Amino acid sequence: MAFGDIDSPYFHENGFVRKKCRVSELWFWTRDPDRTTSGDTDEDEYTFIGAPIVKGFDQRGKALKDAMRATFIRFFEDRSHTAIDPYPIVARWRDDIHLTIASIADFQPHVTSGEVPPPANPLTISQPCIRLTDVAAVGRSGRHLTTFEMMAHHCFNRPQEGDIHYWIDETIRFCDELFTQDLGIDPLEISYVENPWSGGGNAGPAVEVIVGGLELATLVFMNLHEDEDGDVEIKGIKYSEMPLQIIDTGYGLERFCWAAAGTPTIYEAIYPETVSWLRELSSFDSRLNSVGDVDVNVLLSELSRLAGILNIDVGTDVDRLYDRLIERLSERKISLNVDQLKSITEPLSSIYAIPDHMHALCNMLADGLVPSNSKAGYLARMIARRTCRMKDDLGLSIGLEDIGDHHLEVNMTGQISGMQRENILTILSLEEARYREMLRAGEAAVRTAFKDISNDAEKIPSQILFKLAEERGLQPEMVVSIAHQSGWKNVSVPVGFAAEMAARHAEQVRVLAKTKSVEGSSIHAGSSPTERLYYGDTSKVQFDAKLIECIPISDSISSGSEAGGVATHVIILDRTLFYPEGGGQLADQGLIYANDLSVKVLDTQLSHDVILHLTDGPLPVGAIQGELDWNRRKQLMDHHTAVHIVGGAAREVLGGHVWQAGSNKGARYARLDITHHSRLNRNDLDSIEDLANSVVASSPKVEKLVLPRAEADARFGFELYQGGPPKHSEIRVIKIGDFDVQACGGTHHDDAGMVDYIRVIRSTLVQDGVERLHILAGSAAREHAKSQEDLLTGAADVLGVQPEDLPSAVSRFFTEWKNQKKRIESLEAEIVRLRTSGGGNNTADVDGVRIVVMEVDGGMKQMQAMIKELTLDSSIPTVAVLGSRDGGGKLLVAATENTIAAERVDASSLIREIAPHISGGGGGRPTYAQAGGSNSEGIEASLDAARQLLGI
RNA sequence: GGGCGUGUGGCGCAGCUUGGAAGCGCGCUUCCUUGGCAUGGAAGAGGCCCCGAGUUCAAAUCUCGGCACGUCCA
Repeated sequence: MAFGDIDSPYFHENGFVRKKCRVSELWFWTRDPDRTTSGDTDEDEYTFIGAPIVKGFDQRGKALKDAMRATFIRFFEDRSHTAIDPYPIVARWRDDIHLTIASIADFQPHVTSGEVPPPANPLTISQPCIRLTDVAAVGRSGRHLTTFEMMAHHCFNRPQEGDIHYWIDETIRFCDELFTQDLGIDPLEISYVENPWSGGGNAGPAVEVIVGGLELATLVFMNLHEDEDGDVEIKGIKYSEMPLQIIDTGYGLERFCWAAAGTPTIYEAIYPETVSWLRELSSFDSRLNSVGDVDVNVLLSELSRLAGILNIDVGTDVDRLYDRLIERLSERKISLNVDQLKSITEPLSSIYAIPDHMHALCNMLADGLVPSNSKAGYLARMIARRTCRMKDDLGLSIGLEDIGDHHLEVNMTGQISGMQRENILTILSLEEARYREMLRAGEAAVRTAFKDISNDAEKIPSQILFKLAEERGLQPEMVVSIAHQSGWKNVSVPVGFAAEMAARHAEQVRVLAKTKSVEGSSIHAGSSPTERLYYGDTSKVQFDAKLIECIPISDSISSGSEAGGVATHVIILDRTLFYPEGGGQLADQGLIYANDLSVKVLDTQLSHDVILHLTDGPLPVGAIQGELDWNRRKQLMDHHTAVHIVGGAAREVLGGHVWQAGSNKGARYARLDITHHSRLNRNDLDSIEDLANSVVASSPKVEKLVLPRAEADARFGFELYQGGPPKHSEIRVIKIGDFDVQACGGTHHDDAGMVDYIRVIRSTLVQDGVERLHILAGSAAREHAKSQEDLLTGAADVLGVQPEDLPSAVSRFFTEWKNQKKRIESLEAEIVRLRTSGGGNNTADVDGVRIVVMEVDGGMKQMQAMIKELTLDSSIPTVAVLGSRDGGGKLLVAATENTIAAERVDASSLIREIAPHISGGGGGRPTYAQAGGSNSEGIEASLDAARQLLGI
């Protein structure tokens, strides 16, 4: 039997035949001897539209999903599977994906690698998932969703240990029984398509279960992993059997609902209330009637049947697709032209996609995701903006918040708390406001970008479209619609632009991948793991240990940000009290003694369970004594414990959407990044700070537990993983009274009261949706208070006021300074007026042109104000030459524009003639030129030269 | 984490390519027109051109660093 072939006794017992699909050439098992296609090809249309193939479900929408889910879970519970609760939709236990994309993702990487036992075995689950890869097809294809529930049963077998629950035959048996007995599916309609799966270093046989043209389930049997010495070869890569073999199934809840409802599209089956609500709000049905004599439901069904088997993808040639649809429709006696068809499908696809997008968005927000311009938050923002845009296209006057409100009411009843609801609606209205602002700013950007384009132009240069899309987030269609409203009536997107944009983007990704730097290699000691003493008695300062190895440092080791100097040696001990940099906590420093020798520990780092002490000198192998820099360690613990307390306080003050997005605990200060949708003001910070300090004052015990991962999850939930996903099967949990629980590997006080005092200095926005709290605790907080005091008294002394009067004094001084500056400018202009009005030796008249040559005081700014007075009045044609001794000498020449004065002289060449006298150079326009030099004594000579050249 | 972009009177923006007089629209003040208002007309006030270095005779403009904001990608 070749790899991927499936032969189950069950098939033979039940009269299946194995056939080869004439279209896809894949092997499949069926009870129908006449079948020639596998069921999942371009030629297999959906057979269940209008004729439900899953029997016994009269509900629609949420009720249908609930009933279907319950049926599935009960089926497997009855067959000795344990039902487990779904995981969050934001995959916080993983750092390789943002969102949960499949039920198996719940168990990666630690369960699937074999490190951690599964929560139950075998188990069944219905896991909400979000996949944004096909987001463009949602609403158009009739079947694509961004958010769906993957119902599944999973089984983890260890054949080498004789621990096997079941494998392929049993899995197929379950599936077929579920389909034919509990769901009432016609046995002749089911086909099992052999389609082996490989990827990510694993492979195994798999079957797709197709019913009525729709893929309802995928059953994957993962039993191989990549192995150079393996005995199985697939596509040129060698594999061998894994110790842990996993059954990974996926049953699409929404697809079952669709097959049970037989509605034109999947959206009517699962979001019927929202679809009809939006149809009404957008007057869709009256729009339909204007198209002509078309039966709505027949048209929708036909569209769905056709769209379902056409691949609508990003970059698909939409026009060709429409032509093909029209052709197929006319075969079925529905005749429409492209515009008529578009006028139906465009709004309809929005009506379908909105509830799907809103479901994804509400799920993300309910799970505490805050929209942002990067990371997972960006995905939420993208969905929110798509929804806003579709809402606008439909011409709906309601807000995103209203759609969200409706959605929570109809599709998520009883799933969220009142506070969550409030938070979600707040975020939705904030996101819509932000979207409006982007559009408003976009309008100005479009007008500016188009200013050199004539109003009757038809093509928009690609460069402009790229620029607007990349800098302003304006999609080409949006640019066109803004341009149409702003006076460029005929412009359109150039043909093939989408492809050009995709190519450009692919190129950027390629360049990016190329320039990614290679990780620097760390010292790889062959030593055994260092025993860690720092998790024991936290008041300990000294310890005895054995020095195992001392290595001189030749190449660079990246040192921590607070490392106390340049290290020359790495010392490895059998046990240590020195905490290595990790989990945002910086490294311990101190001394190591051996007899009368001692070296400074400048930094401590962890490398594969071995702790490296970076020192400023060597020590011999043998017994040593270590001593921590206790002030530093105490401060690090103050900060670390404080960060946990502030995190808990922020969650309590701001809401459950607050998650730690990163942290840093040094000796001088600590930072805590938290997710939040709005900027924090001083009042917010004060509330957090006050709560944190009241926790410190109550002096709760800090419990340090070490638990198996599954137990930790079960006891404390995913809120444990504020600091990111831990990488071990055993988890260290820090519990501060009943106030805060977190998985954490850092050093903490035994009593939170030891922190003494916490100060939240300020917050900065580190990325949209993430606020960075700057925190000081213990003596660092007191030092800070002192230095702030010094700053204030220092500044107050300068102005001669009390510190509390500083703000008003400063603003008074600033206002006065501005007023004085203005007054000086006008006085200087007045002086120039006075000196030039009465004739005198500064001015002369040469053939109707006033010539002014004079030395003045002040810098170039002031001189410009003066020369303005002289040359801006076109009723007195004037040529003016001003010189100042300021800053090495400055010269300014101007002639009144558009008068005979301007014709008489070229300011630029004149200034070049006279500038050498001050050892300088300059230039400018024919009517206005400036120069500067380095010899202010030459001003007199420069001005004399000017007089000579001007003939006075 | 990375790319690109932006920061200019109260608000919205141009100017930056190619360094050489700080601009526009709305708003504001005063005056004129009117019985009053809307409107129309005239005059005027209001700028640390985000901050800090550098290049230059000269920086809103060029370079580097910081801060703030936007957008896209992972």
